Parts: sequence; structure tokens; C-alpha cells
Amino acid sequence: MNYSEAKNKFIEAWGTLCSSWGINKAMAQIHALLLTATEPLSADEIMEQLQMSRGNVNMNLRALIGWGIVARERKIGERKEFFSATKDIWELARQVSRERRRREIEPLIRVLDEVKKVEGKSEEAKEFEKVIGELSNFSAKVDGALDKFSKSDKNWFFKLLMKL
Amino acid sequence: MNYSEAKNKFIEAWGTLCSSWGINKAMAQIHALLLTATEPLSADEIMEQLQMSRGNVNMNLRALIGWGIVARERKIGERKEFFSATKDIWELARQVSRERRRREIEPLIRVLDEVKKVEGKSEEAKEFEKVIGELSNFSAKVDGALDKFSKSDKNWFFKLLMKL
DNA sequence: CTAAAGTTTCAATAATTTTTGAAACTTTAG
DNA sequence: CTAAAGTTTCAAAAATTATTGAAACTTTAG
Repeated sequence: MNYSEAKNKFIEAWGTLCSSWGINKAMAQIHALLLTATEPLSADEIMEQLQMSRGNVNMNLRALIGWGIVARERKIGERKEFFSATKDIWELARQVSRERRRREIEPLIRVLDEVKKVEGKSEEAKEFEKVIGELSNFSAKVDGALDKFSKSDKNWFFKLLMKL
Repeated sequence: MNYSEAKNKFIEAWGTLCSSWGINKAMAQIHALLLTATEPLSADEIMEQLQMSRGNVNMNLRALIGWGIVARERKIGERKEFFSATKDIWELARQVSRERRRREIEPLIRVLDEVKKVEGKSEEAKEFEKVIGELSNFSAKVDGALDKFSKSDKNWFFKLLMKL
């Protein structure tokens, strides 16, 4: 396979995969493009390569920056802004797990805690309490594990996975 | 908070959370309802409680069955079908990771492998190979870890998490 | 076999999410 | 300060995804 074929295939696949994980396809494709770029790209280059509108590129770049996986850069002597992605995949995974934890696990834990203290001792209420309790317990474990992972040293985690 | 308030809040929250993970809200809500039910529910009961059409309930029930987290049941003396969800949260997590692995990680690995063998020795091609290689490596690790997790004994995994 | 009960399908519709593009805004060079 | 270059915003349009509901289909009791 030649380079540009491979690159397009990857950008497409990354977009599709991320879609099924609740991430906007355009955002994932911009990310894939930056991941494989040898140097920072400007909004114009992204628009050009992915055939997207300026507005779309701008919004999704900001979202990627919000996720902490893309950085804004300035090149000396250039007025334009350039963008580059975290190239280290482990660092990327850590950052994504940090953000998903903050954005999704923690709100879930908050709701579960709220809902946990249900009044009434009907059979339904008891079953509800039991399931919510288990879920709450499980979420706390996942939360803890993600926290550890997101703070962990790459090699330490690598070794742990090997031990599995 | 009283029982039905709590239950509705949970169903709503579960739907919203799952949406941000690429799972249809209706599907997540049906799942939440079955999770907290004391006994299997019929399609009619689900329609009634969640105010959804029969078609929607039927399609999403089938999807949940496809995920392996809801089972079809027959009650003796009843002609209707009833549905119940896996109540064990660990088992649920294992089953979901098993399925996501099969549906998403494995296709990704296949694409990465395909795209990995890129011809050409330009700087771009080399950078591309490097990033894809790292991703491929990482995906293989995740795949292996999910495989272990999905086959693991609950207590073994629990202890492992504690050690973290 | 027949009819009632129940389930599935799917084209049409509705809702949601994404994308566009042009106007408004900001920054900078001269 | 002015104008060119660049960036951001956001209402409207397009695309995608989810939902409905009624017809077709299947199963079962009698």
C-alpha cells in the first residue's frame, strides 16, 4: 500500500472507530491527521486535506485542545496558528482516560450517590438499592483504576499489563 | 428521595451517560429499567413505563440481547415474552468489554495491520509507520487486557485492582 | 384449521447532531 | 490609525440517527 492510500485509510478508520465511542467523526479525523503529520499544520492545511469547512475545523480543533490532546503553536515569522497532536500514544491514552473520568465517571458517581439513599422498604426499593449499590461500588473501582492509570508511569503500567 | 423519583433519575442518567459512549439512549434506558426491575418485564410494560413505541422497544431489546446483557424469558402459563437483564455488574462489565473488543478493537487492529506495511521511505512515511506502530502496539495491549478481564474471575480482578 | 395474541419489520417521520459559510471580531504590520 | 490576515461565532442547512406505527408475519390455543 502506498503512503497516501494508507494515510487516508487510517484517517477514515479512526473517524469511524471514534464515532462508535461517541466522538465526532470530524474531530477524530483531524486528530488522525495531526497524529501522523511530521510537523504542525495550520487550519488551512487541515481544511484542504480533509475537505472540511473552516468553521468545522476551528470548532473541532478547539474541542481537541479541550481534551488536552492537541496544542496550538506559533511558528516564528508566521502569523498563522499551527496545531500539533500529542504523539506519544500512552500519553494520549492517559489524557483521554483522565478526561473521560472527569467528564463521565464522576458525574455518574454523583448521580448514583444521590439516588442511593432511596426511602421505602418495598421489594422494588430494596432491589433498586442493591443494584445501585453494586454499580456505585463498581464505578468507584473504575474511577480509582483510571486515576492510577492516568498518573502512572508508562513502564510501570506496561509491566502490570504484562503480568496479567 | 422516594423510589420512583430515584428510579427515573437513574434511568435518565444512565441514558445520558451511555449516549456519550455511543450507545442509543433508548437502549440504555430499557437496560436501566430491566436492571432495576425485580422480575422480568414484557415489551408492553417497557413501552408503558418508558413511553416508547413498540417498534423502538423491540429493536432495542434485540440489540441488548445481541450485546448478551439481556435475556428473553418465558413465564409458565403466559404467552408473552419477558425480558431480564444480567444483574451482576461485574458480569455486565465483562460482557460489555468482550463485545466492544470484538466489535471495535479487533477491527481497529486489522486496519492498523493493513496500513502498517506502507511502502516508501519519505520522512512522512516513516513518521506514519512509527505512529501506527505505537498505536498497534498499544491496541494489542488493550486487546490482551480486555481479553484477560473478560475471562477473569471476579475476585481475582478485584484483588488486582486493589493492588494498584 | 382459525382466530386471537404476540412479535417483527421497515418506510416514513421526527429529533438530534454535524457542517457550512458568511459576518463579526481580533490581531498585527506598516 | 488602516487595512490585510487570521480566527471565531453562530444561525441556517444538511446529514445522520432514532422513533413511530401500522402492516406483515409467527405462534399457539382451542
